[in-house]
Amino acid sequence: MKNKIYVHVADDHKIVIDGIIAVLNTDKEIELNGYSLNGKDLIEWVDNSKNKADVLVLDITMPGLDGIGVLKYFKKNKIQQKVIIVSSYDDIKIVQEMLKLGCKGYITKNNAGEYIIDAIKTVAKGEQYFSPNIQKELFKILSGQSGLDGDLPDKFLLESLTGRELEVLKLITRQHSTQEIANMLYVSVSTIDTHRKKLLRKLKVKNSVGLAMYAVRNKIV
Amino acid sequence: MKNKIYVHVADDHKIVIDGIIAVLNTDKEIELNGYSLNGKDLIEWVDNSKNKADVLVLDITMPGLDGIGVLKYFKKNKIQQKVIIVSSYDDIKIVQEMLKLGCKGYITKNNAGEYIIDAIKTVAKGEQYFSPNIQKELFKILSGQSGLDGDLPDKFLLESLTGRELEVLKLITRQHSTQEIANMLYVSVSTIDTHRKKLLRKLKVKNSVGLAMYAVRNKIV
DNA sequence: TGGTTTATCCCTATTTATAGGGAGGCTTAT
DNA sequence: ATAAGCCTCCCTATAAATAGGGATAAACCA
Repeated sequence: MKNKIYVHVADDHKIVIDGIIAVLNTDKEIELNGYSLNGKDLIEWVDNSKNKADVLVLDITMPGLDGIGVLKYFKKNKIQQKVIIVSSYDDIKIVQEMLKLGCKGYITKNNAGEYIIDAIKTVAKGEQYFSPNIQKELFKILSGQSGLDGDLPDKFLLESLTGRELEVLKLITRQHSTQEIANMLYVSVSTIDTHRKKLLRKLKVKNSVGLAMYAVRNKIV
Repeated sequence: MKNKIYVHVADDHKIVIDGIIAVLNTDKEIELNGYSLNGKDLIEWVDNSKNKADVLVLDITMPGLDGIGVLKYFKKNKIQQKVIIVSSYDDIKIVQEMLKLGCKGYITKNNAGEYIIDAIKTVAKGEQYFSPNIQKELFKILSGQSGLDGDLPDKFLLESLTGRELEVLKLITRQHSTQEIANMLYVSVSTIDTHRKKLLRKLKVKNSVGLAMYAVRNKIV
């Protein structure tokens, strides 16, 4: 008799959790070990030593602390948890970001029901899992390159923005002017102006609207 | 023996539909009569005379034709269908808008599982149904405790944009300057300036970045 | 160690965007 | 017919963004 695989689910919509529970109940090997409705509750649950899950299934978008925040928390506190992201985003760049943050599997919501059991079992064995539509995208990028075990090649990552540039970009998307940003960061207007210029060049966009569009498409905001 | 209540569900996330199905299967009186993944499919299903549902359960946010569009279509074509909205919005003003569009019930996603069966049975009898948290808000209004003075969320501001404004907004998000847009539309810069000013006021944003963010969030682009 | 990146700041200059106002012609609905 | 909404255009101003250039100190990496 195989051991059970204990699973904990986090999503802010109870009905989604209901759906996942319904699917997981069809498999005897998998045992649901509770659920959380937001990232904060999930972390509290994980931090409680008497709770234990082999695999965490979690949504990216949740009020308060979201999936990204949870993964960052795990990374920062060196908590080893196998995490599968279930998200409505099918953007490969987001998958990349999640992988960098240490998630072990990624499936899209539109076909979560079909693949979630496979995903859980695969990840529980220590391997990575991606739903077929995501795999297809990954293979496109990785064509000819090494398998799925390592990190993604640097050349395919977004052109890297410096920490300060990212900070300024975020403030721009929040509709702050250069003057305001300078005040917020306690530097001169010239400095923010320079950051803005470098952002425009690096991201190859025409104006601040282009910066905002880039940020939103790449889920920087 | 009571007659069965036939139900059709529409939501762009299959996992949500799975959840609803799981809940509905626990009741013998209710029979699921198919589901749709978007508004367009739903309308096609409804228009097909051999299909029949007593109650439609649908999400507000769906790609392409959303729940609002479906209700408008029903109203315009004088199609009598009992519709229950399942939404993540718990804003009373949205409920109000949906009621005006002719929906018969409204429940929030976070507790849809608990109340959906009640909702379906109530609506099938020709009555209205609201989940308790919504009822509470409705009561507040009826008793004059809460004004409807706040602002409607983004989605509903959209209704108030004119065709020309929407056109200009799209061009702004494509990083065009006022001068360029004027050339494209064969009008003077002053005109586009006016449109831009009205957009800033109507959407209550600070600058063009705000316009772009609004457009992206509301899937105008 | 030397080379690179990052973050900071300044200069000059032009173009664009924002903010307020008014106003005429046109269609649509009451 | 009157009102309301929409699209168009203009005026005056100021604020902000864009586009070059260069420069320095600190941190980081090989």
